[in-house]
Amino acid sequence: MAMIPQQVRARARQKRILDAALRVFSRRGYRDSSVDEIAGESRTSKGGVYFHFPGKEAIFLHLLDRTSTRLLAKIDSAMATHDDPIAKADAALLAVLRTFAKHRALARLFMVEALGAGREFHSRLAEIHTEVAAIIQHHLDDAVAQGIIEPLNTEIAGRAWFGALNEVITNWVLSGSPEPLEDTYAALRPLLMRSVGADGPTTRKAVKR
Amino acid sequence: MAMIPQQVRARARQKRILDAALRVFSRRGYRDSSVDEIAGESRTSKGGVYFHFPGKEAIFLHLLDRTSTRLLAKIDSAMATHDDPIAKADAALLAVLRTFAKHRALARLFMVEALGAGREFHSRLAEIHTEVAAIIQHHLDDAVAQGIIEPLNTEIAGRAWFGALNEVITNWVLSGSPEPLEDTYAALRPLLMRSVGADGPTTRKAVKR
DNA sequence: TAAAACCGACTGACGCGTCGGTTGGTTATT
DNA sequence: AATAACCAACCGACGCGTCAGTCGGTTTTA
Repeated sequence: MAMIPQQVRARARQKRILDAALRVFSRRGYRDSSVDEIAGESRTSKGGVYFHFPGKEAIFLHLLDRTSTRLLAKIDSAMATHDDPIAKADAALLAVLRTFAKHRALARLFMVEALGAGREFHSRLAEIHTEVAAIIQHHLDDAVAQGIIEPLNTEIAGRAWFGALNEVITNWVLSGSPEPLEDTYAALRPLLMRSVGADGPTTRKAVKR
Repeated sequence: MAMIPQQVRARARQKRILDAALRVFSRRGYRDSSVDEIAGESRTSKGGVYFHFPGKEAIFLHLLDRTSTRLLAKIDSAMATHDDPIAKADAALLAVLRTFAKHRALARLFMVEALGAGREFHSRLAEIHTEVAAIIQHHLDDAVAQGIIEPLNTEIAGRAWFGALNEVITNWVLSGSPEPLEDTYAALRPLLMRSVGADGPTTRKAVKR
């Protein structure tokens, strides 16, 4: 079923608004962003924005979901190219670092602004954190099942991995170091691997850029 | 030199305001807290609050510093009772978990609201994060120097440790699980230890090599 | 020409910080 | 000792800027 042109146009306008909102949110923070500014930045009007979205909050939530969906997809596809659980973890780690390194505004939205947007978003954010941690946990469980690593509390391990990554990225968002973000990979990888008792070789194969 | 009664009273009032502010901030979030509500909660008036503090922002910053100072002191004293770096780390980890477990409002302020309060606080918060991470790093460096663990990138390791802890605590703040928070200790300890190559037994006994 | 898309002036609520005024204890004066 | 002068501490009404959201009207598209 083909989309009628109107819808195409409307969809494009929606995207313009979302993209503009991302820029505004990530430079002003959620609370200090005004709908007027988003309207201006997307070369529309306040009324136009309110035609497409019920309000500021919905725009932010939409953006948050779009971002997390895309990130999860990217992680998925990065892992799909490997079989070995360790290689999968490796690929996912690198994919996350690279994605955020390339989209700092996204990183800021995801790691910083989402917390600052207010109580209403905390549960959604907690869900997302849990979701990502659960993915890690799931793969750790696989690795345990395959006998690659010893049994351990994979729930906490998943959370801890996520937290470690989160902190490194957040610090980069706030302070800009290290630049590039990917430089943390070399230190992070052995740390994470060892933490679950997977003593892979310290030097994995060369990282391509 | 004795303080004159008025000053004693004033000091007490200041503390009342700070304590009230902590409660209000931690249940409403920084942005949604009004100075009026803080005044009400501290059984003073808006004018009274503004007599003691230049503004809402200053109150929050004051609270943040008070909290971080106290936490660092607690960590310090917990570590001071041990010599062995591993035991020190152990004590510090437990001290942090216990402190936050006992003061959820404080944890919320520190981990959630501070990030969410706005751009103005990010640099201060980044400083605090870096400070804590640096302490961990410092002790890891010691452990390396003493030959207890192999050399590694201790800066990233410190950050990662902090991040792991941060995530687990933040999740507890937002979702309330696990209850009690200290339950994470058993899983977190071996994870962190292994991550830096300290092959501590799950149940502690002195291991020198 | 009907409906969808879009516009921007307007409104109402909200909250920070201000400011004129009050109070109760302390110090100076007689 | 009485009283006047003083002042830190405290109070709360209000001014004023700021926005999220609304609404009546206009343009574009089918």
